[in-house]
Amino acid sequence: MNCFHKHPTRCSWRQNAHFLLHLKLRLKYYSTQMSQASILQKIRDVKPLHQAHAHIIVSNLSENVFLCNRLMNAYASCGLVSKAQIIFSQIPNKNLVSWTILLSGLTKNGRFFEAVEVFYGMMVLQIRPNEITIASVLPAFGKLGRVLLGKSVHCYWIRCNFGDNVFVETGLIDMYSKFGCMRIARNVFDNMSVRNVVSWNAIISGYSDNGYGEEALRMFNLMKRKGMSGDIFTVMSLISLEDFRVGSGIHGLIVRSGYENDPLIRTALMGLYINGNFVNDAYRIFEEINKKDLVAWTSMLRGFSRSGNWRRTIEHFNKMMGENMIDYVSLITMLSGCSCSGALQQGRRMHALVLKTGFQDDLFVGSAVIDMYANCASMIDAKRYFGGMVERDAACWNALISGYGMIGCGNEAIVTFLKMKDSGLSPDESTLVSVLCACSHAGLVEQGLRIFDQMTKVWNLIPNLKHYACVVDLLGRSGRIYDAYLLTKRMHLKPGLEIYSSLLTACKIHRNFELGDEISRELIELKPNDAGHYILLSNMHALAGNWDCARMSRISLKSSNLKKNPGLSSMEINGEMFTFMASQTDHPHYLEIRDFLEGLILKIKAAGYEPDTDSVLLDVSDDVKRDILFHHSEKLAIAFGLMRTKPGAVVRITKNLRICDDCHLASKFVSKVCARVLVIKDAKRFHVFRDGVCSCRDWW
DNA sequence: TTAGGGTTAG
Repeated sequence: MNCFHKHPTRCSWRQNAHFLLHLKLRLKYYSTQMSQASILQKIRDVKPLHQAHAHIIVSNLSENVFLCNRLMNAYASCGLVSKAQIIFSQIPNKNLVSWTILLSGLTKNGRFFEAVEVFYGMMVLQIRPNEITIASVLPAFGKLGRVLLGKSVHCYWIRCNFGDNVFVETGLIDMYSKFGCMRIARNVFDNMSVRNVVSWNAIISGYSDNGYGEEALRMFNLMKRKGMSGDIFTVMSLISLEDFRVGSGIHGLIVRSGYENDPLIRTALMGLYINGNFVNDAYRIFEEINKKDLVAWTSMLRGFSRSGNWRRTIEHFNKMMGENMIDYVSLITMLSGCSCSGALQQGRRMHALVLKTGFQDDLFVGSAVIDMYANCASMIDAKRYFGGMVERDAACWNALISGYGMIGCGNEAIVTFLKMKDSGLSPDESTLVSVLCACSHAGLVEQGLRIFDQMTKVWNLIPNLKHYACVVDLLGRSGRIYDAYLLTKRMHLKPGLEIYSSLLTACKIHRNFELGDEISRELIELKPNDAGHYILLSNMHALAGNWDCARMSRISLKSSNLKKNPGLSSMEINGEMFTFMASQTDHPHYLEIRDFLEGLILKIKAAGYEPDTDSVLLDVSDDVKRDILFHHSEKLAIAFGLMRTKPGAVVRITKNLRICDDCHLASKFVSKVCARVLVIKDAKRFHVFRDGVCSCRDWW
């Protein structure tokens, strides 16, 4: 039996035009407030609405609160919430309904900050909200993470003893789910006397969004047993469930639900394939969507960009421009793509497009531009854009701080952090991550510890696992492995992957093989499907000279059928992206790169470079080790960059993994011998090689 | 009252 029902269709323009005709006729014969108001309620299109508004002004009814409320509602429903705000400001005798309509208009149009401001305005004027006001404002608290405000409104609602209200209760479930408080959300759900499909959807998507897949499925099955039909929202919340995909198969559910051809469902499925790195499957679905909207186009853009296919990313973006499918989200997606691949030239074009399209004052776009420049090691541009912004939020500051961190300017990062506090803006969880990372990259241990202490004690910020991972990294890198280890035992959270990874890296740097071995085993137990841990364990044994153990780790990796992420270096030349993989002899430019590289190695050897064969953690002869070293992806990229760019030009390379000791050493010599600046971004930070010295001062 | 694309870290 099909347990899904279709969602209602929206009013068409034709229907609206029909209402307009009736509006005129009715106004002519019954010029009562009631008839105009009831018509306003049905208008869902801009054109007839403007005409109705004009008619109300002409009829001298613009001070009528009842009509104005309806007009505001109609404007807000068409997405013209600014119009509703103007009308609201002009109503002489606003009532609770006026406030509530404004609030719900703002939340429905995603303007949550303003909604909360309006709510505060009501509090100041001592206007007591009713159930509808509360239900309207709850989504804003949820979306903005205003936990205290949300909880106090919940208390107010209980105190007022309004009684059961499915709208408020469902809003509370949604809000607490967004806060990540699933226990409270479930408590509200369990105490409801009446539940509708929205309430069930709220609790299912709450569990699903918070990573409790099994519980989400359990609730879905319970919902079916209770005889409740699901709808498109139910399917949406189940689509992203890993358990569900693995178990019953998502396609079966979609076909049974009858939403197979729904563009929204298809876009959600695209996202699923993109996240699983199946870009071609996502593209197949994308092509099948008849009316592709902005979201579908942008989702596909993310897919191409994420898969590293730069040529298709650019082609797709150009098509979007041709189809007039560009908005601030697509710009952010493209900026983020440039940021990940270090594509500075394309990034500059995006910056120009931001100015051309008029999104330069948008905070989200702004932080994405700053992040792009920061990830292309162009802090001058990042700072200039930041300086020119009319308004800045925490994300903009954080992008700047982490930019300084990545390039190794720890002091600049701390100064920016202090300026952020002086500006009156509260640092958030990400600020602490950014500033701690910056301290870690620059080796500023004491400063980092002081900031962590201050943020947690003075600012009352509850440290999460990421923060602890940063502190463990900070201590571990500086050699205080035992302190880092003690912290993991003392903290109030159970150590996760990030913590153990940081500890393990520290063990590798400082050759603490005993603890390293213990941590590796913890890591493998925690996430057995990650090839990286086996590699680290093997490398650790190799460093200690335990070749048998190293081999055993590699064998267990092989037998588990896990594949290591291959090391890739990429670089942008004249807007085109070139990618190199270690020992890739089938690269179209392999022969010329090899010849150039041989000459380059001879030159740097003459200047004193000695290959660091310890970087090859395999039990092979030194000759083979040298051969492997000379074919690392970074070296291939450096050679290609020197060949293809003008003398004196900066060579910029992005690597997906961390740079190895030997490539780091060789880059220093290359920068001196060839009189070139090399900017290499690895998985964590930048290395700027200039005149034989690296900006990281060999600390990474 | 609930849904598909996006920024800061990793």
